[in-house]
Amino acid sequence: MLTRVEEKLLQFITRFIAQNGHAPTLVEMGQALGIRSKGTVHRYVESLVDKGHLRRNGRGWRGVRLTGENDRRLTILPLQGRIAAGRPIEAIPGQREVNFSELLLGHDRYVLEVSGDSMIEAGILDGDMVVVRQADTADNGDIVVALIDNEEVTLKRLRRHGDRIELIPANSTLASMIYPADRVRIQGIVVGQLRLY
Amino acid sequence: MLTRVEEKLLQFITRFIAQNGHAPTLVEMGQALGIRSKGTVHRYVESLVDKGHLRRNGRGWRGVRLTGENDRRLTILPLQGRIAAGRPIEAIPGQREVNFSELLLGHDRYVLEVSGDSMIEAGILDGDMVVVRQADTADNGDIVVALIDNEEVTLKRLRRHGDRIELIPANSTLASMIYPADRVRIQGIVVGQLRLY
DNA sequence: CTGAAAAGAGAACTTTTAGAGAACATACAT
DNA sequence: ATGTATGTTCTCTAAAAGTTCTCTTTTCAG
Repeated sequence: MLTRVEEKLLQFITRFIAQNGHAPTLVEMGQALGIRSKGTVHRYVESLVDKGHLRRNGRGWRGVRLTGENDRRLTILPLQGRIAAGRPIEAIPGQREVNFSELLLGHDRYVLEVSGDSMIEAGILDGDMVVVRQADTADNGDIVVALIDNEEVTLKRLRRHGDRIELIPANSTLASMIYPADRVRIQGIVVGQLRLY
Repeated sequence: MLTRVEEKLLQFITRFIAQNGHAPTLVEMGQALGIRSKGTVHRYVESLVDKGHLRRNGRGWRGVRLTGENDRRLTILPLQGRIAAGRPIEAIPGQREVNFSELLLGHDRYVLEVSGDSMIEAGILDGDMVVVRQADTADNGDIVVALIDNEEVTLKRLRRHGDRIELIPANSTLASMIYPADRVRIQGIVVGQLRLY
């Protein structure tokens, strides 16, 4: 169980190592946390080592490593930075976090595995999973799970034209389908997409 | 059997942990319930522990956890079925589940936001997030975070040619880059990709 | 109505977390 | 080898959080 400052420090060290290939010094950690005392920072590092989140790498400078047995926060991942071709990882100010539980784990969410290439140009590939929020209405532009004629279910982008509904694939080799509104029932809105390698 | 206030408190704690990743303090609980006395709140927490709905996690601050069933639900999403254009949702036999904590939330995982289109044909778009597992080696075909000349960081697919390393973008308008192995350091392997709408 | 259970206030106390900084030890560059 | 940056070990202080009490009020079944 980490305290707030320990958590912040561990995140900082993780990001620092990802960016620079080696650990920060105590003073650098202190600057990142707004602590002026090396001794205090040292106590936090010791605590993280004790708790198994860090490992000593000899006793030289910058001598800590990230290590194995770790029970990181259950549902929150640190958003460490932005990566672009040809640039160093850009730290994101304000320590943003990705909270899976809030975004994906509501009671009305479920996951579907996508089969087929009809949404490939929206970056949804065959085999990906989409997180769907149960809903019976949607806005223009939403990617929806739609039931057509109580028979077929499909994943498409939605556009309304008066009393007609256009279901637009994201694949230039496929054509849109247009139906009267009463033949289409919205079953859910895609709120996330997930792929595992 | 829980009293009314105990019920409200348990709901609050569950929601709080889902949102914040850690338990609230007594004062925070009190604010949520409209109770000004820490002592009173403490009595309810004790009662919930006694009745088995909460568990103590050491004796530090924010040191309570949910017990078994409540806890596990937070990181597991039901995988409902497979969706394909023109077919009903196909139920998947055996009620598969997607366990986020296992796949994405290891200690050595972190998230980067992707900027740029260099991996667009692999379904990784500008603004997506990738989950990276810290690693210093990778296999052919892995998508890696690579540090070049200790300066540039880039996200590319890896291929080794003897002592040379080819970094292949997934964008037909961009060319591969080939470097001697000693100029490239692998920083991590992409193990997942995530997009939020 | 009456008594027990539930609910709340708050005082007094202990423990944990947090930060500062001094003093000293060790590692690194030159 | 030597100076400086860095790491280690302390002590002191304080704020925040948890714990243990006692007291009062409210609710509700019998």
